[in-house]
Amino acid sequence: MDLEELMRRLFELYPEGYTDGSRDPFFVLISTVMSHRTRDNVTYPAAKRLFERFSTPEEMVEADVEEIEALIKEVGFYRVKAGRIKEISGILLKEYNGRVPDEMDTLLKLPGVGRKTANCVLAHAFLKDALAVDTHVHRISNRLGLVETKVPEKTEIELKKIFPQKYWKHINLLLVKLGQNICRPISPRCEVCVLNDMCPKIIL
DNA sequence: AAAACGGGGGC
DNA sequence: GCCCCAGTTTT
Repeated sequence: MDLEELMRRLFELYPEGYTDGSRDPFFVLISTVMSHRTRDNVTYPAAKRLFERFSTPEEMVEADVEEIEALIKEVGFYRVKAGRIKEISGILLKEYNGRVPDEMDTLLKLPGVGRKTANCVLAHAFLKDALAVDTHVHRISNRLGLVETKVPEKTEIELKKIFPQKYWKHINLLLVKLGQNICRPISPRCEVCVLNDMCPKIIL
């Protein structure tokens, strides 16, 4: 598999690069937590609406949790997430001087932040060489025959072995976009996929 | 390893 | 109406 060619085609397809929105670490963190098990076209408008009203940990801890719930009501698990947003904001203020940590081990201590979310923050907010594996990255990597495991953390390790490090931070968003539009979980649109000639699972 | 959390969008 | 979704936490 020519991974340089694979990345070249994805960058050509999605030239805006690795992030659509703000690189403010707090926005990246909160919007990523909001995105859990929720489609991007639902999550993103809700995150923008939330941040028009409250945009800092200080404002978030002062906010009425019911108002946060109302602002993000379309996303799944909105009650749990609203609580976590307040909880995370409080911890950031109390433990980290109001800043979002830029280390994996520290990010993982925040409630609702697992390896995927932490990697997204590291890659998209701090431009570090992190590789976030979500269901899209996992599914597409398997279809392309790049990995075989069903364990996301192993997928992360295997992808880091085969992709040049300079690409790691871009892989998540590029494959998420491909996964939403083309390489969908069900009925993938292989006939319009720029990778179809290098994919063992092509369906025409 | 598997279940629970959950409202909204696509079909 | 039914099925699935940018995961994480708990059992």
